[in-house]
Amino acid sequence: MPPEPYTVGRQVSVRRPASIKDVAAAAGVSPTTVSHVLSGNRPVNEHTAARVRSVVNRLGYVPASLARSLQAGSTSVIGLLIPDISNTFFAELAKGAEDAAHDLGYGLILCNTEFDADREDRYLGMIRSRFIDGMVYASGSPPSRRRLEALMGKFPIALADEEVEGLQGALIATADHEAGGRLVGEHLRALGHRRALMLTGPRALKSGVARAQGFVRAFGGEVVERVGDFKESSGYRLVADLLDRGGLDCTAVFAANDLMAFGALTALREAGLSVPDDISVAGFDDIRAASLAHPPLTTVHQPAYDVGRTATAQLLQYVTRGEVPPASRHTLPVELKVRGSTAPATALRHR
Amino acid sequence: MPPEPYTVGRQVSVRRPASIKDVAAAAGVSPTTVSHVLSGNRPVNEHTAARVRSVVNRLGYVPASLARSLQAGSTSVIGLLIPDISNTFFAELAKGAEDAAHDLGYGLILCNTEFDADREDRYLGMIRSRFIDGMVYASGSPPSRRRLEALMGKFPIALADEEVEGLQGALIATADHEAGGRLVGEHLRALGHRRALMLTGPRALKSGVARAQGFVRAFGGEVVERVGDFKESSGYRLVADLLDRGGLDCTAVFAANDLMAFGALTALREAGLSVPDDISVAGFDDIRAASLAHPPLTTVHQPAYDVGRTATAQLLQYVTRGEVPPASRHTLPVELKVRGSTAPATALRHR
DNA sequence: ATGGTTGTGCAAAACGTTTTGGATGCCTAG
DNA sequence: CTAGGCATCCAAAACGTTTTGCACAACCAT
Repeated sequence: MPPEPYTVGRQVSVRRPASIKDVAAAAGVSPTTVSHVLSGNRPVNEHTAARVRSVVNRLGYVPASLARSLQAGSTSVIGLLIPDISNTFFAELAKGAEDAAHDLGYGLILCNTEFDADREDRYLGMIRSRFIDGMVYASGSPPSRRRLEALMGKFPIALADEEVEGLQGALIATADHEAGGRLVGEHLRALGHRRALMLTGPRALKSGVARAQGFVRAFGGEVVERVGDFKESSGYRLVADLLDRGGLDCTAVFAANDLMAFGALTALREAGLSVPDDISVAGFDDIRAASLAHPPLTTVHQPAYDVGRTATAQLLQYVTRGEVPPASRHTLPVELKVRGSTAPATALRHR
Repeated sequence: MPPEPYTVGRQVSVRRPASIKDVAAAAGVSPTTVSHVLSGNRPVNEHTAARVRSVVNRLGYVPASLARSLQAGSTSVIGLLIPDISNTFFAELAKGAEDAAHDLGYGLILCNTEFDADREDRYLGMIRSRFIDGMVYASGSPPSRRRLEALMGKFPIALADEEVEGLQGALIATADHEAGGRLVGEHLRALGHRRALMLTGPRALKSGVARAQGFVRAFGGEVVERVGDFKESSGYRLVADLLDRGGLDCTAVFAANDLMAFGALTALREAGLSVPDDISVAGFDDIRAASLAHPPLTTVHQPAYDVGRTATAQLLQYVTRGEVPPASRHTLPVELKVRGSTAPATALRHR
């Protein structure tokens, strides 16, 4: 078994990495013994073991994890599927997921989908081909729901942050979106607001729906709803459109996430309105920029890190035992952060 | 070969996934033929092929990527090692890396280290055990430099954003830190500033050093340097300490990254100083919060996405050919974003 | 008839581990 | 002397693919 030359840049230099057979041959033992020495799975004569270890060091032998995984039937890697890692909410969630995975010696494959269904499908394929032992699924694109459905129950999947509508029997970790909406509703109501504009996310995403429901119920007053897509641009567009058409007859805006709230802020500022003097604005998520914005944004703090960590830890609890997790729900508490963007309602000006 | 029962939650239900042998047996052909049908690697009689494909569908057969990788000698997965995914700079970088990897059909393992050397070592182990085909290394902890050194040249590694000091022969993609520092220096000088405080990062990180060098050279005036650690808290502490001791006799502060600039802003505000009226502040990175802060932060925009994307694309160019990349450097342009936190120098007040 | 080509499919090796059922020799208790 | 126990180690199977050399038949041109 002559070592094969590898190529570096253009020139040949590195050799085939040592295998367990090479170690066995050099130490004058069988591969079995080498394996036992390294794993401690069975006792080996200390003198022999020392010899093996010395050869291992000399050859720089590192077991090929691929072969190990093949034999073991699992890879100790899971996937994290999210729409956009540059969104700080998902970045925090990813951090929690990574921490939980690391704690149990698992690797985490980042599946950033940009809401692209094809991309999502390709990543879901990793679980079918058993390259990953499980998947933490954080609100992917609505169209690929059916694919997901086919997988759940057959493969270890946990839903984080977002419970996909119509999907049951799943392990779910999510923030208490409904309570968050309620907190904002109560807050604005207490400030004397009676007419509000609600910027929601896509109908298919239940988290946004829950936020809206909680808000409407607690607010009590009149609420105009406009459907956005959770992006800053849509918050801007929706508010700007209403302003153009003179249809913004309210004293408060509640955006279903901070990004849209920022868009709304920009549109309002451009229209010469002052926040919070003329109109109050509240968001949801408490991303880092929220407290640094001008004015600082009143928003609902979501435990993004905990959501990611909980979903992952729960999932792994079953994955490590080779089981598919049963249905269960973990609702994490949220917190209202009152900042400068909300104030008592002023007289309503028709415009 | 009786299918083994798997466990779901507590109850038994899912069966062992179909293998290529199962398909072969059910279709009355050899595994070889099934492989050829699926890969198109060799021609197969269309009638036979159709039969095989039908069995594949009926059994829901999906090739085990582990076995495939073992045979192929590569996994089509690379690692991305960064200190903190919740830092928007690295999140953007990660997005670029993920995009580049996805384009070539590669998966990306997120290695979030929190600057923890042990954690970093564990992740570097993935490359030794050949579970990943390469690694994009974005400024890990200085202490593990030596480990890295041992790996470079033997394994495909690309340095992103940060060129680790003393490490050569590497593939490097980085923003033009020196030029960024220069831009800030010129800007502040043009505004009439002559005495500045420079908040640097750890000495071991060359990017920070380059920023400082560029700044000092272009600024020309008197510069006091204080060493921080790129965290918001250190920016706060360094400035607060100077204020306490009455030693902040300058009209401008240049922080080597935005986070420290924010810390500085907070300290200055708490001391009753107005930015930019009393003192100007500039940062580096242009993270999202920079433009939303109050006042909006003058800073150097770093092409984080491009850095991640370039490093990854370059690395993969060699990885796909089974080669270790040669030394090369890709310097990406930066841009000065002048915002509200810098203004013409006012008379220096000793305090 | 002969030799060559083409089409089709299979057997076996290889990738690098871990696991399991012995085999071997030695010691000790009966 | 023998049966059992213990300490060591190994051979072989298994994990699930892809690759390669070959066999076999049918066809064509000479």
